[in-house]
Order: sequence, then structure tokens, then C-alpha cells
Amino acid sequence: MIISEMAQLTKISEYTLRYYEKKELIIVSRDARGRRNYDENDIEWIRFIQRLKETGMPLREIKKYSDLRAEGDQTIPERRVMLETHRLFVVAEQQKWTQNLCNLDAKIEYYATIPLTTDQTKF
Amino acid sequence: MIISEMAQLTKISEYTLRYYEKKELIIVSRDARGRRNYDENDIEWIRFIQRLKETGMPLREIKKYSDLRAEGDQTIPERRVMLETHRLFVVAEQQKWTQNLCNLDAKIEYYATIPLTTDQTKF
DNA sequence: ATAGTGCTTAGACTATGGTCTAAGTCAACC
DNA sequence: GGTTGACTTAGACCATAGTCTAAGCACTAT
Repeated sequence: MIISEMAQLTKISEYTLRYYEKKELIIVSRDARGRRNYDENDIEWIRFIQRLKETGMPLREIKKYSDLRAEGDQTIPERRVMLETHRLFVVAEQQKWTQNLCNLDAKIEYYATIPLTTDQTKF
Repeated sequence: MIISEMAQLTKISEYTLRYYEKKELIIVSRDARGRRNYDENDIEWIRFIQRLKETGMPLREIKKYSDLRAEGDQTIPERRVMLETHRLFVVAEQQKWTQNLCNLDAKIEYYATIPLTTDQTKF
């Protein structure tokens, strides 16, 4: 699979796919003409990167994970620890957004109840 | 209130407070010596900016809100619409994080159940 | 009066995560 | 054999959100 197909499939631009490779998040083999040749495994991996990114993992962390992955099976426990640690971050984020929603709702509620004649410069 | 006190109070660095002013998010009066002189109203406003930022509102949006606020009471309905619109964003974010957590948990669960002898390069 | 502190400004620099350009290669089609 | 199209590379450029530096002024304490 060529980069343009990969870009279409994953909705990640060719630019970004090359960028990820430059940043050593992805390692892709080349064909006889020197072009990137993505296989099934690469697709899986890129989809996983996508999910990690969606959960707010910075690229340098994803790179760490990628490096461990490249080292082989003996790094599985380490990788799992990374995911468990990241999980705590995601839980915290989720709770933060819930709290933020409460705050915002309170604000909007306040906005709705105060008479329009009072001074509104505070908001 | 002087900038250093404000920085301490809000945990926003002096650099950032000046930056916000340069970006026209905040308008602060000066004392006889030309130094920023924050009052109660400014504190409230900066705390509100903080909350908007926490809920992922970009600075340019906050500036828009700030501009409306500066225009006076007649912009209240517009400001309220902004908050309501932003609320939808926050709700979506909250749901996204909940979904992300599910995905990650499924991943970790999978990690936990597969025998350690299989090929792990997929993760 | 001179050093020190705390502010002022403009503008340079940083990090993150892309996004794009320029120049070049290679295979295929006409 | 020339053009087209899809790729290659290095490196420039962009937006966001700061973060810091340099040079300078005003007041205070010694």
C-alpha cells in the first residue's frame, strides 16, 4: 500500500504520515522504487497511534511506546504500564470535562437569571 | 494590584498576563508610574478567562467574547449564545473522553488476556 | 548618589504538531 | 524521447500559546 492510499484510508495527510516517520513513530519498508510500502501491520499501528493521539498522548510519548514495540515482546510489561498510566490521565481528563461542564452550566444559568438591566461587564 | 501579585493570585505568569493584554483579552488601567493596576473586576475577568481556557476555548474566541464584553450590555445575548455554543463543544468533549476511556480499557483488557508468547508487535 | 527591585516595552525564541515547497527521481503512456 | 504523475528528500513556514531577553525607567534603601 502506497502513501496516498494510506492517507485516504486513515484520513491522515501524506505530509503527516511522512512527519510521523521522520519523528520515528512509524517505520515503513520501501519498494524497489524507494517508495513507502505500508502493510496490514502498519495500518493497525497507525490506527493505534490515532487512538493514542485522540486520548491526548503527545507524540514523544507515542514515540517511546513505538520504540518499546520495536524492541520486541520483552517490553510488553513496560508498554502495558504506559497504557495503564495513560489510562489514569484519560480518567482525569474525563472528570475534568464533567466538572467544566458543571461550571459552564452554572455560568449560563446565572446569565439566564440576572435581570438584563444590571451591569454585565463582569461577564 | 500590581502584576506580580496578580500572577501569584491567579497562577498565571507575568509573561502570560502581559501576553493576554497584548492579545487584547484583558484591558488594564495603569497607575501614575505607568504600571498595570488590576482591580477586583479584572480578577473576576481573568478567572473567567481561566475557566474558558480550561474548557478548551482558544484565545481568539476568548478575545471575541472580551470584545463583546467591552461593547457593553447590549451584547449580552450574543455572549450568551457564545457560551451556549461553547457548551455543546464541552459536552462533545466530555463524551469523547468517555468513549476514549472505553477504547483504552478494551485495549488494556486485550493486553491482559493474550498469552505472552504470541506476537506482540501489533501493540 | 548609587545599587537594587520591580516594573515597562518590543521583539526574539521555544515547543508542538503539522503543512507546504522546491528540486529531483522513476516508471508509464503517447 | 518527452510529458505526466506519483512519489522522494530536506528544509522552510505556519498557528497556538506562551516564555524569555534586553534595554530602560522609577522609586526605595543604604
